[in-house]
Amino acid sequence: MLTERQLFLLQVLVDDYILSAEPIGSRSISKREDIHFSPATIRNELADLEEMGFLEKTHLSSGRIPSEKGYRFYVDHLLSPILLSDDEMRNIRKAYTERYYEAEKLIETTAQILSDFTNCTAIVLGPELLDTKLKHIQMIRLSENRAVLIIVTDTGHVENRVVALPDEVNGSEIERMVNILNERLIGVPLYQLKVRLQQEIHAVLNEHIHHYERMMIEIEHALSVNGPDQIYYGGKNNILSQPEFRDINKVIPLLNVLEKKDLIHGLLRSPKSGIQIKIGKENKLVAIEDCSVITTTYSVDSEHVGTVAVIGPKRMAYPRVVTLLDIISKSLTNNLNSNY
Amino acid sequence: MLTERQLFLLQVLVDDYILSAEPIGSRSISKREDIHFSPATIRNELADLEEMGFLEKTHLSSGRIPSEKGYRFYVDHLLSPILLSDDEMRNIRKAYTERYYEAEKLIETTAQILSDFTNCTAIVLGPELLDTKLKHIQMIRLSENRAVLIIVTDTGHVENRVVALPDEVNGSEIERMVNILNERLIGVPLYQLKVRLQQEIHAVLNEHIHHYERMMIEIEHALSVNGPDQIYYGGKNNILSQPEFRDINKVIPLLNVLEKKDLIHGLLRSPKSGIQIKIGKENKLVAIEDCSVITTTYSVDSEHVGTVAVIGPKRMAYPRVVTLLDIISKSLTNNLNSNY
DNA sequence: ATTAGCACTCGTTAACAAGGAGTGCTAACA
DNA sequence: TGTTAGCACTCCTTGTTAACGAGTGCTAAT
Repeated sequence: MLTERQLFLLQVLVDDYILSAEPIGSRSISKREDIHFSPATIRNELADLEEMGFLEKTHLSSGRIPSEKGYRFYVDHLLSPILLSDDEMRNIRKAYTERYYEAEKLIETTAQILSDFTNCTAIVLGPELLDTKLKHIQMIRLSENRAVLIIVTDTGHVENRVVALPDEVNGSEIERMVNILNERLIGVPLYQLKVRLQQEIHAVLNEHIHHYERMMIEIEHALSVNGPDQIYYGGKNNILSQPEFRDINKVIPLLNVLEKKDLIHGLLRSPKSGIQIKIGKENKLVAIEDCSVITTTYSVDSEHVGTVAVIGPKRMAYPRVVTLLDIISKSLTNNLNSNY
Repeated sequence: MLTERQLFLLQVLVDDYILSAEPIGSRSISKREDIHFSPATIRNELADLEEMGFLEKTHLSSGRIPSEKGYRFYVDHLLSPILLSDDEMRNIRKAYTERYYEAEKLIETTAQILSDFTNCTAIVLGPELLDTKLKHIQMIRLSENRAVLIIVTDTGHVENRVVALPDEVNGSEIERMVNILNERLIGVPLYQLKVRLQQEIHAVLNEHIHHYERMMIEIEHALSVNGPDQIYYGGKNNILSQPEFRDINKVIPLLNVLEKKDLIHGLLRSPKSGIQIKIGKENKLVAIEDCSVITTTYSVDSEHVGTVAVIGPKRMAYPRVVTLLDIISKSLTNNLNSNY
């Protein structure tokens, strides 16, 4: 449907606009040395592209900017992956050379790198906990009536909660109870814990332990709150230096959304793997309808367990960000799999 | 040095300016019904106050705003604590009624409440870990060459790190080692752990366990990184709606500072207890030289363990914030002591 | 000591003109 | 038929000017 030349012009215009953040006029396009036709011709073409909905004007006699449909087309059909300079590749690798003792640190660093290199906000959703399996349960008494319940998963993740001990329960009973829990629950995926507890364990405990009910309430509570997964940010404020956010009133709702963990989850958590791009209003949230979000997944043991995302203005350096996101999510996957 | 009337006018002016955020002129002051002299008189007094350095003008013929010295005087000598309405007291109590299973949640909530009620940014530094004592060490094997080392403190706080197991070490040796660590280290304050490890434990391990050196490096690393204490934020973006931060270029450095944990620590951690107020440049950081910071401490077992802080514009509702900070830090202390 | 009166300063707002960037359209051109 | 030069037109931006209002400092009268 689009002619070669229209494709070319659309690409040039989007590329230019991404760099300059200003409406692009026919004259400035015509000055490029790879363009061999006049501003007037370009005007005609741009007018057609606008009619088709790929471009917009900010006012009657302004230059053009890409519409959301324009970005979408650009991203779907004109995105030429970019090669990073050797220098940059070295820098990325260097950032990963440190050996990380904890997965958390590694993920934090990943978010940091990604935001630094894209100049956008990077978000990494921590590994989905629910799929991991129980490795060990332990209860350590702190005082007469408090203990900390510790749950270790097979990935080495540790969850803990302080629980109240009812007066009626004595030490040996607690020990027995923990033993029972370990016998029965090791290897069970976390998301099944609560059900299994209710279905099997109650009966068993009933046989062996007196007064276990109040105790169980505490434990159930502790086990069920294996909270929403961790969210790691990098360059939270990078987006503030983009010219489209010079107005503080555009910034406030955006930053507020970033603070709302549930919204971020809803926004980023995706069933599909591979790179996905949402442009402007394609994101369901009003607060980020002027932003684009690019996500991909990373994995441990070839299961997709988490999401890596970049949030920036619609006028985002798509080719560069896509390339970086790809490289960095793969680095993260590699590092996670080789070290943990 | 200051006459009654000058004190009164300074107070009125600061109060008014805190509300309106606009330079205060003699006429608007004279309109108050508790003022029985003319604008001209007020002008004379204000000119004197300005000469003494308590007030400033934004331009030659503008009204006055308080200088930092003016705020300082106001805070030191004119601060009349405010009574909160029954309604507000009820709301604060209500926010605390939920029973929190974890200290973390309680602290998070505290930061939230404080920011909501002050419309500023609230920061709570988590309990100082170093003073707490070791309750239990445990190592749980995850695989052939990885284990998670878990440290429980007497406050119920759990620290954990994944450590690599050298090939030479076998299971029973690890068990023995952990036993030794527990025997020797329980009750030791965390900040002493590393020293004790090096001074006592090395010798003991040397007797009982072969090839313990590489293992120890891992453990030392794990024990020594009882990282900087947690920082909890509430209303991170509240400050953005203040008129003095309409300009995004003032906002960026401020938000960036908020993200830097070490700077925040340096800023807030204070040896003194009780409410402390730092105004503008009294804070050492350039990025917050237009802000005031009010801090106080909270405690567990009558030891001061953490800091509660409010960051807002210099034009902050000092009386209200001071009152709220006092109430809320005490509530936090009470809750922590009764529940944990 | 207080205050009314007045000249003066400075920020804000509106109106207006000039310049520039860009467009759409028309007519000429290859 | 596709391309382009030329031109009128639109709209943003910038600068100028004028008017107004809020506020001050000073002087002189009370």
